[in-house]
Amino acid sequence: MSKRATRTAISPTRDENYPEWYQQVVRAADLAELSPVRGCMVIKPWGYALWENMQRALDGMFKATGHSNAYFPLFIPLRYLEREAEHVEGFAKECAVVTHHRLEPGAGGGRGAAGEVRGAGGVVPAGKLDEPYVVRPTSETIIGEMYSKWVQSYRDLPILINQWANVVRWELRPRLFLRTAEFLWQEGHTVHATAGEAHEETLRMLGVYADFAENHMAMPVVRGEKSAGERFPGAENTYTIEAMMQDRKALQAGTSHFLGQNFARACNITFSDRDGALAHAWTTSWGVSTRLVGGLIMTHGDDDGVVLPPRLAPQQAVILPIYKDETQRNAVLDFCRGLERRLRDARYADEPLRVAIDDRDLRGGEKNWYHVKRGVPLRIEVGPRDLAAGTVSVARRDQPPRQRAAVAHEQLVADAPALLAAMQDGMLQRARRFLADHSTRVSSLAALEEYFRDDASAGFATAPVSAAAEQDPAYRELLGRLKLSLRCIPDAADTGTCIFGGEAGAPAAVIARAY
RNA sequence: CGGGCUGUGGCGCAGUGGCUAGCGCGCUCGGUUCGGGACCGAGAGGUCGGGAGUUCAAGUCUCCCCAGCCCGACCA
Repeated sequence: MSKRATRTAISPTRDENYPEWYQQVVRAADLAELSPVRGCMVIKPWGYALWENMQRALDGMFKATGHSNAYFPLFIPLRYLEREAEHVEGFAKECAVVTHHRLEPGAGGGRGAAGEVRGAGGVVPAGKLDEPYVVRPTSETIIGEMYSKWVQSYRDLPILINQWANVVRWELRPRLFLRTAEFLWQEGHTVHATAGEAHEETLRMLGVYADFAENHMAMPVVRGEKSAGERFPGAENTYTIEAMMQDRKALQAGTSHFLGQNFARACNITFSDRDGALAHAWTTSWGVSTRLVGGLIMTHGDDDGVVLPPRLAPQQAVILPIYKDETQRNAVLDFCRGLERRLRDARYADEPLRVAIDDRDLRGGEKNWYHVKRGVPLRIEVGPRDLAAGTVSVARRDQPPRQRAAVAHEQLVADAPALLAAMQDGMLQRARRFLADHSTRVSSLAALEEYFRDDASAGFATAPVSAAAEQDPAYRELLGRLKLSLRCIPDAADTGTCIFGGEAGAPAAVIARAY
């Protein structure tokens, strides 16, 4: 394209066109692509490996907090969903519904009405179901149904179960990882004997999410409670972690819900307490999804592609052999294999280093950029000169792509874990600074409007907003016009005068544009 | 579900009704290069979204259909 010195691997750059940059990064890093099925994506090996690393870490944290995995059906009888009024209303507009269970030869004999070729035999749905099934948009009702059978005594409680699954929410505005009709997630569903215990669980899992986001993804988050208008359909309280992307928009990265007794009533989850009295149980649910992959990209990615935090990178280091002829190749590769072994014996974050040699028959430069775009933390070049000098040439993904340092190879092996740790920490610090630099407090409507007037600087604004404001037409008009939403209330005790209605004691809410 | 736009090799595009439909990237092969997103040469790959029509002649004009994209309401 243009001059070498200014050329970036991703075009356009973040500044030029952020949404397009995002799409190009996902493509360049080979994370995922859209499928022939509208609204659904194919997660490719590199993207899926990232998700697997997230899963592994989260799964360990769930187990460590006493949860077990189980699996519930993909199909939910329609009448289950109807049991909780707010719940069904909340999801009604985005449900895939299964109405038939068989295919039969169609009347057109292989051609549709418009003459289009149909599937192999020209088949049509048949065997209409008496009651349709909904493809789960979430599993509260089907899991609740089972819990109602499992729970009889206070001695059966708590139940602490998590499920790794796919869910479908019929979205027709796909954005890879951020919003697709089908996505992968985990959903925790717990049952407790008391409100206090359930509430404690809700906040505990919010804490797990925040911990994961910050310490594994290096993605700082704002924790808080959702306002009534943003609550999960059927929940008493919804808590969220909100992250700031590099376009300063908020991404809801995880939610944890205190469901009160709403679903226990809807699903008839009752138990005899210590006094022999029959009571409805208290439930929670909490989830994070493959959306986190999108959050990771938009938190750390740069104009050369993805930048992966070492703890989640499918490969933490890649060794790139450099040679001209067969003699050199043998010597260099031999050395690389030894280096690979020694690096794998090193440990970072309680795991062996994930190292690979890339010996594909590609041009060196092309190969190097391939790994830059995919975000591999360390690129280690090994050529004949290195062999002679006892060094390797090390490039860090958190530094400019052409910058590299000659390091004695024994020193690299010794320092690699610390190097990865420093990168992980540096990424978190940088992201924290970004969040802090683009957050502000405002105490008037005028100040709020002023803050969001310049799209290039606005981020998170915190302002007192009363519960009543969400019903206020002026509130709706302003937030609608500025495309803002209430992200969360970080601390209910932090209050002031509502910038909309002027009520005293209104909790401070984070207001931002959001994904 | 309302408004606007677009369908031409894998991707991105060009193509005043007229000869064998081109270009860039990518791909394959050969060579020259080699601490680097190389260069030269040769090659593979398209029933121009589908159907009907107008015409001596349609990628190009008309009609219908289909698909996708963008903008509005919802969303992990």
